[in-house]
Parts: sequence; C-alpha cells; structure tokens
Amino acid sequence: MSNEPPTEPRWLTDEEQHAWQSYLHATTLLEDHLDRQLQRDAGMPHIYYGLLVQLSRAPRRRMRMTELAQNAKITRSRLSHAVARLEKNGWVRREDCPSDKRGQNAHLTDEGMRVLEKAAPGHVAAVRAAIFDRLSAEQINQLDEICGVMAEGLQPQGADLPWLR
Amino acid sequence: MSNEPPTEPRWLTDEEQHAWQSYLHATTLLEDHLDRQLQRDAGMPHIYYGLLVQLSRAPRRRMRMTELAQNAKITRSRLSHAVARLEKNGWVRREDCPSDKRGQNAHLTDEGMRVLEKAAPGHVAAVRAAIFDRLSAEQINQLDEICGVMAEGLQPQGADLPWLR
DNA sequence: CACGAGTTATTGAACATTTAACAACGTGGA
DNA sequence: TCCACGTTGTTAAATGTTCAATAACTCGTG
Repeated sequence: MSNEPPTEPRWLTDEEQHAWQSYLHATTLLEDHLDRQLQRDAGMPHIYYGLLVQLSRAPRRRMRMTELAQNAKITRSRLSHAVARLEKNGWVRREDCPSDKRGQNAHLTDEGMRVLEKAAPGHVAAVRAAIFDRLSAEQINQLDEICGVMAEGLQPQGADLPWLR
Repeated sequence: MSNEPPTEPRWLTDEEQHAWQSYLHATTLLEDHLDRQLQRDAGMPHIYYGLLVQLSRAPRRRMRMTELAQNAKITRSRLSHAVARLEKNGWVRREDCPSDKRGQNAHLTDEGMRVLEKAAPGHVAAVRAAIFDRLSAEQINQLDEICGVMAEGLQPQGADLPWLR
C-alpha cells in the first residue's frame, strides 16, 4: 500500500494559475496600500488600527487579551508586543482582570478613541476607493461568498493557537 | 469654497461591512497558513518562495534585482535583504550585470532549483486545498475578475517605488 | 567632455513578527 | 487538600520589514 504523496501533483490549470496571480497581486497591493495609508495618517499599521477598532466596539472599551487576539486572528505573543507599543503611545492601557489573576484587560483610552475617530474617515475612504466603489453590488456578494468558503477551510488546529490555525 | 474633507464620510453599508470582514478574515488566514506551510516544508516564508518561482521562470534563471522586485511587488530594499538571506542559504547567487555596472542579477542556483522543486507539490496542494478545490469554476472566474478590478485601482505613484504604490 | 539629474542596489537602524520557553494562576479529580 | 494539567500572558532571540540615507553608475544636455 503506497503511503507516499502522489507522484503526480495536480498542478493548477491556466484559469486557476491566472486567478491565483490576480489574487496575490491584488491582496498584496491592497494590504500595502492600507498599511501605508494608516501609517501616514494615523501613525500605525493596519493591524494595530484593527485592534483599536475591536476595543472601541467592546463593552466599556475593554477586552481580555486572548479574546482580542482571537478576534484579530493573531497570536497572543504578537498581541503582547502590539499592545506594548500602543500603550507606549497612550492609546491603550492594561488593567489586571478582577476575576482571573492571570488575565489582563486591554482598555482603549480616551486619547486612543480620539486617534481612532480621527483616522476612521480616511481609512474608510481608502477602503471604498480601493474596493467598494469599484465593485458592483453583485461582485461584493460574490466576494463575501468566496471569502466565506476560503475561511471555512482554514480554521484550525496548531501549536500555540487552538484558534488561529 | 470648501476645501475640507467631507464632513459626512460615507461609511460602509452592512453588506459592505460584512464583505470586508470576510475578506480580512480569509486573506489573513490564508496568508498565515501558506507562510507556515512553506516555513515548515521549505524553510522560507511565502514571499521568498515567490522569488524563487520568479527566478525559475526567467531566462537562464537570472533576473535583474529591480525587475524581480517589480514582479514580486516589493521594494528593492526588501529584496536586497531577502536575496542576502537566500544567498546565505545557497539558493541564489548575485552576479554583476554585464551591461550596467550598477546592476546585479539574481541567479537561482541548482540547489535553489532543487529546493523549489521539492517544495512545489506541497505548496500547490496547500493552495488547492484552501481555494481551488473549494470554489466552483464560476467562483474562480469571479475571484479573478474581482481581483483584477481591485488591482487596477491600486497601481500608483510613491516615494521609493514608482511602481509599488 | 563635464555637469546635473535620475537610476540601481545596498545599508543601518528602528520597528514588527515568529518561535519556543516560561512564570503565574485556575480547575478538576484523587 | 494537593497535585497534575491546562490556560493566560509575557519574554528573549532570531528573523523579516520599513524607512531614510548613500555610493556608484548612466544618460541627456549644454
């Protein structure tokens, strides 16, 4: 009984190749674009901005570190570093969690909220200009659907991250 | 004459919000997945793998640094660092360009080629499993189309990179 | 030819991310 | 209670990326 990987890998068809290139091209360009836009206008990379958004939506603008990491789909380690930086900027503060002495809550400060509110319009405009003002309503639904399917296949299991991968 | 940004930014509709979250979720997960897959199976991140692929397709497996950077959509600086690393691994070598004394050619070595050939099947399988075995032929076309539209809007002008942004 | 402006690639420093290891705490069962 | 095991969050070190500055060269124009 052969237990090796298939001797004939199924390569991508021409359509698949082309779509894959398009995908890599577009996603790379967009991520770069948003990173620079936010770095310029808000002094932080896209992912850090995402953290502030999450916090701003949480009750009392507070969230447990692990929950925040899960929502943002990053490792706890990465979050620790990120929050350390945001704290240095005065945009987030750490607090001990009352119910679990191991835990920490990240808290979006008033200053952090102000920075976020100031950056939001420009960021939305950038996202609009790059995507939603360029796609039809139908394409937006297609994109949503496609991304949903992709994400389904990527959930799970892995070393440090029972969640992320 | 009012020259300020609009006082009422056009926020995203619910559909747009949802699609945007899906997009961020899926692309983050996929990129992470492929990065880990390649780091594990080939000892390099996704983008480095992409550099080897580019070189493998070039005539004589050689390419000018700037051209390679353009194709991979990264800055020349980033490419310099990346090639330095790949060179340390023995997978790429630098050569002076005969026709332009400023120039360098990156050259994929035989060893680099072997590493690439060994890694390719697993990588294709991962991409397949994540995307192309999960989407219909129609969805693949839609994705291609959508990414094309996105990329169009992102070409642009910028600091160091007349190309990338 | 000589000059100035642009191009090519690299570098160092600051910053971000990954990985593995770790301390501190919680939880459930003997 | 006590202990084994899981969870929470952090850390150091290695690695990767960005940003600004720079050396070396090319090219067009006077």
